[in-house]
This record gives sequence, structure tokens and C-alpha cells, in this order.
Amino acid sequence: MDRRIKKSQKAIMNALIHLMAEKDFEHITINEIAEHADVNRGTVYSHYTDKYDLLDKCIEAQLQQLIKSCLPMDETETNLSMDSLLRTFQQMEKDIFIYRTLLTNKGVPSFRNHLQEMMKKEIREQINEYSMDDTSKEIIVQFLSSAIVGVIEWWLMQQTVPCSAKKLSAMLRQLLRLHSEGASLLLEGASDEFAEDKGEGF
Amino acid sequence: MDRRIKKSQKAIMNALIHLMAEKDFEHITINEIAEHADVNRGTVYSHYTDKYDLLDKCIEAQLQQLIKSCLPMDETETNLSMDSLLRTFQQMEKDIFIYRTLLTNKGVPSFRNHLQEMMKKEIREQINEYSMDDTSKEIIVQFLSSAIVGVIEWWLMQQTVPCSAKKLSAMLRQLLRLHSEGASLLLEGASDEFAEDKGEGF
DNA sequence: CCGGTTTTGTTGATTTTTCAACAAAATGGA
DNA sequence: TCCATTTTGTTGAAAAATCAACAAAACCGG
Repeated sequence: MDRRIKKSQKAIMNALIHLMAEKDFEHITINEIAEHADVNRGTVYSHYTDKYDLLDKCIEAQLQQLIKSCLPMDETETNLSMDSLLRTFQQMEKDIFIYRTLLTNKGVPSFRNHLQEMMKKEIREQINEYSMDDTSKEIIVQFLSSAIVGVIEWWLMQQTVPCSAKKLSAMLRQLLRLHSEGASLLLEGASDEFAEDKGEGF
Repeated sequence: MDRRIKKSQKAIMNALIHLMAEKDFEHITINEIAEHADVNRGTVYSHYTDKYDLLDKCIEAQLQQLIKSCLPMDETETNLSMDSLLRTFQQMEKDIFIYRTLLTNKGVPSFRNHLQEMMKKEIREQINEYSMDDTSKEIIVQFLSSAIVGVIEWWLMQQTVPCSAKKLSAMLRQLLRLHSEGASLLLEGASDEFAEDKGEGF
């Protein structure tokens, strides 16, 4: 990609994020974005259809970065491993301003959703090693992904980062292990009990 | 000026300064500057003849900023007044990295000289209110400008700024007043004494 | 000293960005 | 509701930047 394009897109996306830290997305104009980015208004339009397209692409770019940071670096590493988690949180900490803004801005409910979807996908891959029915799996996936996103939100939204990315990933790693194993045992027990009840009920 | 030109020149000048913080000017290549600035090498050449031209223009730009910051804001304000000095030091503090680099890099003896020339000019305008011969005036100008530049160098080159720009300008202002008045009295006394000696000598 | 490599300075074709201008749509206040 | 102002989306011409390529000069190690 031509470096001019890269520079323009980066400037425009950064401008959007900074403006979103100050006002609602709906109240931001293309003019403001262009001025803030120090590019011509036409340049914004040559890269993005409108501000909604810009926002979508901005979110997408951030998510791609996150996905990239949490990819296993070799085949010995699993998803949601300690190293993978650490890289993800370090990436977030590095661009903390961006993530805070995307998570708080009223006009952007979807970033949180995207983040959770990303976590769900990772958890599903981890949880496939447990034998249980699909509904049970989805309950666990929902439970854990909500918990992770909740913790991430808490972590990012403090005035100062409450603990290091390293500590956070270590704690989350432990919590994930504990809760996924615990949940799977619990659900197996409930399933057996349900089967017995059904047998006796009829 | 077209904003593209402004952006390119700024990026190129900043790249030079950053590279100069790491290595001698003589060992810096145009290639490195272009890469650091994230512009095409041809762009560097379209704005500057060679790296020496770039350096000259870079120094000139910084000096212009300094001059601008120390200009009187209205006719009630004099040169080297408290406010004028303060604005100058605040400007330096704001771009402290640049000034440190320009003052320390082996390849740039001239920045310090430019700075001193600038101070000399200011002091000359202040000192014209004292009646004394030209040589005496120049001695005082040299004395005070060297002292000011010496203090500025000391102030900028510490690991952390040793005192606020406000405190520095207040102290310098007092020192300037004390030393210019004291020096003018001293030189008047020496002039009289010299005349007497000459009379008696012969 | 020689030769391989790096750097410089330049050229030309192409692309992206700039800017001004215009019409249409949206906004907000009276 | 009306109207003045602002914002949007677009167009076309010009300028600046990009890139690859080339030749010459400079550098540096054997």
C-alpha cells in the first residue's frame, strides 16, 4: 500500500478517535475530522463513504490488531494461553486511549459486542475438548466471554491501569481454567439429574 | 503554503533532529532521514538541496520560533522583559528535545552561536540607554550574552529541568539588571581612572 | 590500490492529495 | 413553517509525493 494512503487513513482514524473522546459520534462532522486529521475533506471521502463507514473500518482495524496480537506464535501455543493473553492486554494498554474511547462512546455500542464475539470464538476453541451438549457449551462460552469482557472494561476504564497486563492475564488465565472446568462438571451433574428425573417422572 | 509541503517539511526536520540525537550529523544519510520521516527520498530533495541545507533551514526555523516568542506583545513591553523572557523559555521547554540536540550535536557548533547572536541583539537594544563608549558596550553585551547562553545551556542540559521557566526568567531578569547597571558603573570608573593614569603617565 | 557496496542526485510516469466551487440536503432558530 | 447557515457529497484542475530506475560519486574492507 502506498505510504500516502497509509498516512492519510491513519491520520483520519486517529482524528475520529480523538474527537470521539470529546463528543458523541453523532455530533461529529466530516469537516471536523478532516481538520483534526490535517487533510482535505475530499481526502476523507476518497477513503471512506461517510462517517459510519469510517467508524466501521476504524473498529475493524482495531479488532484486527487485537486478533493479530492474540494469535498463537507457534503450534505449541494455544488460544487464550498466558502468552497470548498477555500480548492482547499489552496491545490494549499501548492504545489504551483508543480502547477507552471506543468502549465509552455512546454512539458505539458495537465495539463491545465485537470484542465479546472475538472472545467467544477463542473460548469455543478451548472448550471443544470437554464433551458436553451444545447448549451447555454455549452457556459456558457466554458466561466466560461476558466475564472476560467485563474485566477488560473494568481494567481499561480506571483512571490509571489498576494492575499490569501481566498480572491481569495471569489472573484471567487462572479464572478461566477454574471456571471452565468447574462449569463443565456442574453441567454434567445437572444433565444426569435431569435424565433421572425424567425417568422417574414418567 | 500547501499543507502537504508543511507536513513534509515538518516530518523531515523532525526526523533530522531525532537522528541527530542518536548520531553525529556527518554520519546521517539522506536515506535515513527519508525513512525516519516516512517520505520518499525524492521528497527530501524537492525541499532541500542536501543535508547541510536541511540543517541550516532547521536551525533557522527554530530560531525564528524563538525570536517570535520573545517579541514584545505590545509597545509597553521591552526586550528581555520578564514576560518576553518567560515566553522564550517556555518555548524552549516545549521543544526541549530539539534544543538539547541542537546544542549537543558535535556537527552543529553554529546553533549556540546563533543563539548568542540573538541574545546580543536583544541586549544591545536594552543597553543603549546607558551612555558609554562602544567598546564598553560591546564588552557588556558579550559578557551578558555569554552568561545568558551559558545559563540556558545548563538549564536545558540537565536530566530534568532544574527549575521552572518562570523561575529561570525571573532570576535572569534580576541578574541582567544587576550586572548591566553594575558593569556600566564599573566601566565609567575605569574610564576615568584610565584618563587620570594617562595624564600622570606622561 | 581495487572492487563491491552504499549513497547521492536526478528523471519521468503515475498516483494521491489539495483546493475551490457547486448543488443538494440537513440543521436550527425565529 | 420558513429561511439562513452549515454540512454533505461531488467534480475537475493543479500540485506534491510516490516509486523505480539510472549514473556518478563516495565509502570501506581486503
